[in-house]
Amino acid sequence: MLNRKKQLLFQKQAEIAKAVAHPLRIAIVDFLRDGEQCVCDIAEHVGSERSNVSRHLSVMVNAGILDYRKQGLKVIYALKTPCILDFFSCVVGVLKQQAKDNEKLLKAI
Amino acid sequence: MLNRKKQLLFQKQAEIAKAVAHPLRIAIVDFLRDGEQCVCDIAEHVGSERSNVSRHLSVMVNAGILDYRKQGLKVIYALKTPCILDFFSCVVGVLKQQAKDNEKLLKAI
DNA sequence: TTATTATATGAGTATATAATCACATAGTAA
DNA sequence: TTACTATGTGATTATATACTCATATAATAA
Repeated sequence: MLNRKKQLLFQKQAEIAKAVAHPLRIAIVDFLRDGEQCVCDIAEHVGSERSNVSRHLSVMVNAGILDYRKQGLKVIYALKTPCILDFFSCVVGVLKQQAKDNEKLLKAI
Repeated sequence: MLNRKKQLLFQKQAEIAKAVAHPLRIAIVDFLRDGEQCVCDIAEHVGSERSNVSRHLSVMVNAGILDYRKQGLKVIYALKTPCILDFFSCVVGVLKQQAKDNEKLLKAI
């Protein structure tokens, strides 16, 4: 059985994973790859309401993935832990594997 | 604005991220790190009902993270894409960063 | 001061997810 | 055949999440 310490670790890890487990949030992370951006520009880029984007941003800040700074009226968000991007390169690998599997399946029919 | 192709990619990536965004599922992935296991042993290890574990396993199979094979009465599950483990090493990095930040905050008080 | 703009948040609704229990299915053995 | 075991799934309930709209806050400019 799992000990308390491990359970707590898995809990924390799940929180961070959840924080990137949404298409809009992934789009935001992908956009911030090239540098920090304000909420208004992020909202325009991902094509969603600012209030909604604001909420998604705060989810990722709470998870420790993003950082922000205020500049006049604007709030500028940036990637805090770029290794998050490595995760997505793995995910792309999973998708490629799925494509291969589908191909095999089609050939077998 | 995002094009359709990117939107679809982010959608797929989110599905895979969601598939690991749960403490129990992370515990399962961590357990399978050392090799394939049947549902009954996984359930015992993570301390949850077999029916519940069975559902979590099928979530990960559907996402393309796990594979399974039948052996008599048992169904044996295994990691299909070990690079998923890299994600967690990044996540541990995020957690360490958070710990550092908290330390700073405490010192500043 | 008022007006404008960027951002954040409360409330409500809709949807998704997780856990449990009961039951179904399938393989094995007597 | 019946009995037993491992796994999967339908139905239910509880909880969490996402989105929208309206409103609040805060910085700036006139």
